[in-house]
Amino acid sequence: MTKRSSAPAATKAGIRPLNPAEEAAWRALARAILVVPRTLEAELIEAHGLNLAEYSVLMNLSEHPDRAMRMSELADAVALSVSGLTRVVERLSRQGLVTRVRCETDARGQLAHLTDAGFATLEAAYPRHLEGVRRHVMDHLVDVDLAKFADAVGNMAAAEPGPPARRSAGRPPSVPAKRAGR
Amino acid sequence: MTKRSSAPAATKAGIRPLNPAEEAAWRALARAILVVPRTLEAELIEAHGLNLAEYSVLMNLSEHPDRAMRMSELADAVALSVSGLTRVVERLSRQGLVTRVRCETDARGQLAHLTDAGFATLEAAYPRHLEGVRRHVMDHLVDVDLAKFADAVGNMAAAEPGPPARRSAGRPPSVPAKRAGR
DNA sequence: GTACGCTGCTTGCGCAAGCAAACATATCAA
DNA sequence: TTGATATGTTTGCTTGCGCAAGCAGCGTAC
Repeated sequence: MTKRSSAPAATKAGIRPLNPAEEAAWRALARAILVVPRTLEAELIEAHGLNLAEYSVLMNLSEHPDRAMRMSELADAVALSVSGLTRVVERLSRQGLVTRVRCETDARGQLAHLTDAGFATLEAAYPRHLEGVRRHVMDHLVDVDLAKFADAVGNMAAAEPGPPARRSAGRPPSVPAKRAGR
Repeated sequence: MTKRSSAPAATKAGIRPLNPAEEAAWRALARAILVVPRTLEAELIEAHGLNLAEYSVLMNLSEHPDRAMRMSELADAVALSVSGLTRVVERLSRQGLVTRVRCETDARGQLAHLTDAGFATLEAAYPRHLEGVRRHVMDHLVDVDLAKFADAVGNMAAAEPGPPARRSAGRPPSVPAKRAGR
């Protein structure tokens, strides 16, 4: 999503246009960025009624001690706005997959806690999702140096604030970043 | 978005879990898929009031003969549902960036046509967007074999139907796939 | 301890986008 | 022709999510 075949010349500001190899890479990535998550999400919804955000929440919770996380921490982990996460957790808790408990050490905070039912749902959804990830993503990376790929792609994601859930790195300088509760 | 650190064992269906390198690659990609488009879109909106879909429409039109495309063709190109595209084009046409003309050879069809104003807007938006693509994406791919990358990532996108704008390849067998227009 | 500001979460609202139904035109069969 | 069916686009409705405002609890200064 970058170039018009007319006007191939360099831009006023002197930013060098993409060369053909770069352009091919970018166009491929741009398309994958649209298609891959939709495909995986469609599979997830069809099989288990979970969208990617919901699956992601369950997965993140399952990986944390006590299967619980603070809302804001979780929002960050799944790259959702805090308000967005509130609603996701609300949906999940209506289905009994997650419960919310007040944080003992900071009554403002909420812990989202994965229930046994939630864990079971995740376990049920996992194989199919894994299969989708393999088929739609990993299987195409056979000729690629995975370490370099992960590094490169990881840096894209890490780079910028990129709304909404602003990176917790790059916080306003000198904020101690304490965290009371677990 | 794939694994729980508990339950590392193979799944019932026998799908092999991701090994650490694969997992790192997938997690990096999963995050980039969320973050990169948001970052680029935020820049685009801030600078020119265009979201990615709108920019994409303008760009695709600019690359086609007569700067015009059929609605459904365009929907496919920008990976939007047909109804979604209708509204994007409607927004753009309210801004005078695009006009709609009935297709001469098939009165059911509509041609979205990029206006001079639309082209000018695209030209204005291009440098900044290009710069964003370089900074957020290409600059991180320096150590990567671009050809392999493009190939791999391109196949991800090409692989599956993946709603909504179902791939025009893989159409129900034996439909002639004729196209009257333009 | 009370007042003030800050933080964490939720709520109200708006927007973008998908699905399905409606609509318009085309095409084909009889 | 006239109907029956297929195709291209739009419209109605719903959903997910972000922003900004609201609210409750915390921390600090006095």
